[in-house]
Amino acid sequence: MQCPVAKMIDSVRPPTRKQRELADREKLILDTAQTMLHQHGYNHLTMERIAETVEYSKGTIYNHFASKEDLVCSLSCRCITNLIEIFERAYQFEGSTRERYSAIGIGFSLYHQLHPMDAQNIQTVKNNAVREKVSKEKLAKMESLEQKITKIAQSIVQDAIDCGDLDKKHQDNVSTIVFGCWSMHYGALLLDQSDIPLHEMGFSPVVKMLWHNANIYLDGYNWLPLSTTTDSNNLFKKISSALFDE
Amino acid sequence: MQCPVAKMIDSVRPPTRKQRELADREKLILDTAQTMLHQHGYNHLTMERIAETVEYSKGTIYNHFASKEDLVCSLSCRCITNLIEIFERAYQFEGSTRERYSAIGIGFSLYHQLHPMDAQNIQTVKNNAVREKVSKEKLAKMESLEQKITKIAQSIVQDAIDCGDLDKKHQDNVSTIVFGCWSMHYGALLLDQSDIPLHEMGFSPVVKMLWHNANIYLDGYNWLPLSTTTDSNNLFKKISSALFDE
DNA sequence: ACATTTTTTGACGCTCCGTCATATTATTAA
DNA sequence: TTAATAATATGACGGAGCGTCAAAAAATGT
Repeated sequence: MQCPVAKMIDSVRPPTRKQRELADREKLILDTAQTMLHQHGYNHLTMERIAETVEYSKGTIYNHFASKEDLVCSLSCRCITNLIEIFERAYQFEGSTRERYSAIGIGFSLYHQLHPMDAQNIQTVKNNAVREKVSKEKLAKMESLEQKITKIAQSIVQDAIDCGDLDKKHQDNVSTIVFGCWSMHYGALLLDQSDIPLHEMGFSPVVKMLWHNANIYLDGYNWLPLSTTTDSNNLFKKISSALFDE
Repeated sequence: MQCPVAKMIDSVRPPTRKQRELADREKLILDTAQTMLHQHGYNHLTMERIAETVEYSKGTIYNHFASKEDLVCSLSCRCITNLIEIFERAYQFEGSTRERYSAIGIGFSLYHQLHPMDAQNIQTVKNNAVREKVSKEKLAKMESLEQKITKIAQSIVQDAIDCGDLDKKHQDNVSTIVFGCWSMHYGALLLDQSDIPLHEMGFSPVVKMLWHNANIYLDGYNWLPLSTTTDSNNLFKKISSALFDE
């Protein structure tokens, strides 16, 4: 259930040569697994094939990861880490609190648009049958990343209340507001990437609907400035290029 | 990929004795699988164990279902059928369009609260790695159920526009509104049932947050009567007992 | 009663996971 | 430098479970 290498890597401060080697190999394994996952899908990803490709034995892979699911969960953690970076950029977006909060939604939405495989990954790990086989330690790690990402969103909402963009009466609803956007975006993402033929069912592109709905939702909270007094299309472009300029 | 029994059952009008027997057995298998799933989880559910429990051989099970995933997808279809029933009751709720639409959200939310295992099931089947192994026919069936359930929601939104509860300018957004609620509820449900310790992260109970957020969202669309002019707590109780009175 | 078709069965082949005794490499001690 | 010891890597192996298919059993027709 626990793997030997894990505690070697993230131990004390100055990483020894050994530690660097291990960390490098772990990265190699993850990169390889990710590529294989993208190319051939989850069902075709096997520990044997990973081992063969990285040219280490299966046992060595198992020194790094407690199970196949544990490995996939690590990939998921890397995705969340990427998202955190984007969220931090959104946090620092120069603009109103509402714009900064919108930036988070846009960042989330576009990230998954750009990396649909990562979205699948995250969804896979959300499944309890998969989670059961992930090591306690890795689950804890993922949880702490999720906490971190949640905090970023929450602090923008708090900023909005503090500066008056959002009415003080919502002080008790900070986490509810975060949850609302989170669930809306998360649900949309999952519906989008699970083969349901949304378009044939008469739905618009998901990114577009999400942007519209998120605006309506925040308008419902009367978070100023309202989308009705804003050039939303333009704002979307501005934010997305600020977040993904490279 | 296709299973022999499928086309025997849902063929022409008067079901022969044979057909009834097959249908009964299929129900037995599904009921058994569902119970086993509830009791011991997805990982412990095997075709062998199902076969043993229903006292038929594995081959016979495979005459009904193309794969384990196909069987689980059938379970998921039953859940959606249950949901459709609830949605239909919501559709017929005596009240304003907004109340009827709210009833759909509450129905969804409470159904999953009452049957958390069904929620897991549905999520399992949403996963692409699982979907890959479901027969084309069953996927089509599920899709048509999803279409049907979507239609119910859409027609209430349309009613609202027709009677003026919702501004005509949203005529083009009917499916976006449905998608908004759908994604919000679906996302909340998944976040809730995937072991994320929401409560420890400072979140309220999911049903409560959903009800609040759905109201805010619909207020954002200015769907009358607004939640600010309504006794929401009372409405919630009224709707939930109308939907789940038995 | 026998022939033919349909259905059921479970042994079998196969894939893949995770383990662990053994082999290999690295480190330390003398 | 070499021997002893510790750390690490290996891949053969056991086991679980999926899906198949030839043969057996049951149902149906003649």
